[in-house]
Amino acid sequence: MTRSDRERDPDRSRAAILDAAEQLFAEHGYALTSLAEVGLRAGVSRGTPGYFFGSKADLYQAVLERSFDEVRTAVRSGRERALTGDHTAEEILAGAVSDYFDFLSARPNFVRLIEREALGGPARLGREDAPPLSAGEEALAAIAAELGLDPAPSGEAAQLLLSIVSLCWFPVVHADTVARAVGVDLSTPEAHAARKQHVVALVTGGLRALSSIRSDHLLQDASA
Amino acid sequence: MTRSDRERDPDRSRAAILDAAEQLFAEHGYALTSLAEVGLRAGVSRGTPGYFFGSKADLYQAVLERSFDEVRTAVRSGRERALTGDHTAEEILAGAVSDYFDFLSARPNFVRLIEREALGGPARLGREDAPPLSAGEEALAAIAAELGLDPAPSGEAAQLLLSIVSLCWFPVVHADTVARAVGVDLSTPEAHAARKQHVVALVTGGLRALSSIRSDHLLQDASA
DNA sequence: CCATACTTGCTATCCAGCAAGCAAGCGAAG
DNA sequence: CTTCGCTTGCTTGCTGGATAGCAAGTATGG
Repeated sequence: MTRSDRERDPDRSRAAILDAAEQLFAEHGYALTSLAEVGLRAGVSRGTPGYFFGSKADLYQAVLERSFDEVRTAVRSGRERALTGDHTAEEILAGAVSDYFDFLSARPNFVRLIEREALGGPARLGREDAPPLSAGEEALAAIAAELGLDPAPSGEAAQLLLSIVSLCWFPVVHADTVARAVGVDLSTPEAHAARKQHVVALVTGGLRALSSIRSDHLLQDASA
Repeated sequence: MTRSDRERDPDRSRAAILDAAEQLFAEHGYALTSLAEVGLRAGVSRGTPGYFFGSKADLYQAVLERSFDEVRTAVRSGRERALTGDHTAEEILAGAVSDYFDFLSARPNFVRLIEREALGGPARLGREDAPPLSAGEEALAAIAAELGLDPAPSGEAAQLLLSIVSLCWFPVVHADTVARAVGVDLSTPEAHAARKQHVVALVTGGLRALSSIRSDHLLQDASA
């Protein structure tokens, strides 16, 4: 072993505290997580989280920022990967939806943190949501360009993107509540895959429907 | 006035406490809501919530149960209304989705309570979710019968129903976080209506896609 | 006058933040 | 090379504020 666990190592401690805090904030929420618990899980003492991060609120902020950074870089690399090779627009959409579904499923901590934030976190986040917001804008521009949809805010592309996010997001949070209540099992990998397949089918089908609706409108406009 | 506000009236007090608690639990969550706050908002003293409901946990439970009851009766009456008159399956589906979208939008407290519950409420709800679960089963049976889909758990009807719930649910929670991040405005009634229209179009379009996929499978099966 | 509807005082618990202390590396003076 | 002293990592004791729940008190109406 390169270093004993007993040695002093601030980087290691910071990372361990961030990991512990992310897990506990995601699991129990801000109010129900004590700094003592964070220290315990991180293998440091009661006071160390406060020592490194100043206050509980600052620690929470640091957790959020680290999550956002991870997500942003992941979204970037995923997008690059999606555009390699030549595929039809529908294939690209299907692949992106599938990837995003897996992406969120693999990051329940992130999803839960944002969820709690949406419900009104510690203090209402009035600050700029720059990191995730920019990721959203990137995704919006990409989907609009790729599918030939209106890229305006609240336009077709934004609506479709929000639908995709809704469909991929919801099962992560509600596997044991709503999904169970409406009779969808999500506990096994197979069930998970089946859900993903349904979502992809719904979105690609919906894209066709949007196109045809737009065609209808064009026809109506032409005939008027 | 039939009764002075100063008179003793346990029913009135109980209802006021439930209203106040529902609002505060939905807004700030269980942990950040104190019984003193509930009493203050309900116009009673600090100790009255405890007097009527025993403990904070019991009060929370009572709030949830009242919400579930309301929702269940609302779902029943909405379903009856949907089946009056003769419409195509697609029209019925579109109407139901539209109604459900409005239904959830009009009940943010309910949505937020369930959301917090899904994130792991006060104590993990290991108890039976009988009320909402039965409402989900009713909806599942109805949608399967009406659209001629497979009513089995995790079958087509269940998947579609979960998608509908996802799409209608998400904007209520994430109007200021994710929706804003992907460029969808939901702040005005018009924007809200536009979102609803998109959801309805997506679901009805998705239904057609599901049908055609099933046809494909049938054709494949037949040709095999 | 008594049961019931409330209120108020009290206490035990929890926890965030601070402040003081201990210990481990580390560079420089001797 | 070694020891002295400073910086930094980390721990522990303490305090003040919040709050749930209980117990004792007060008031109101039948």
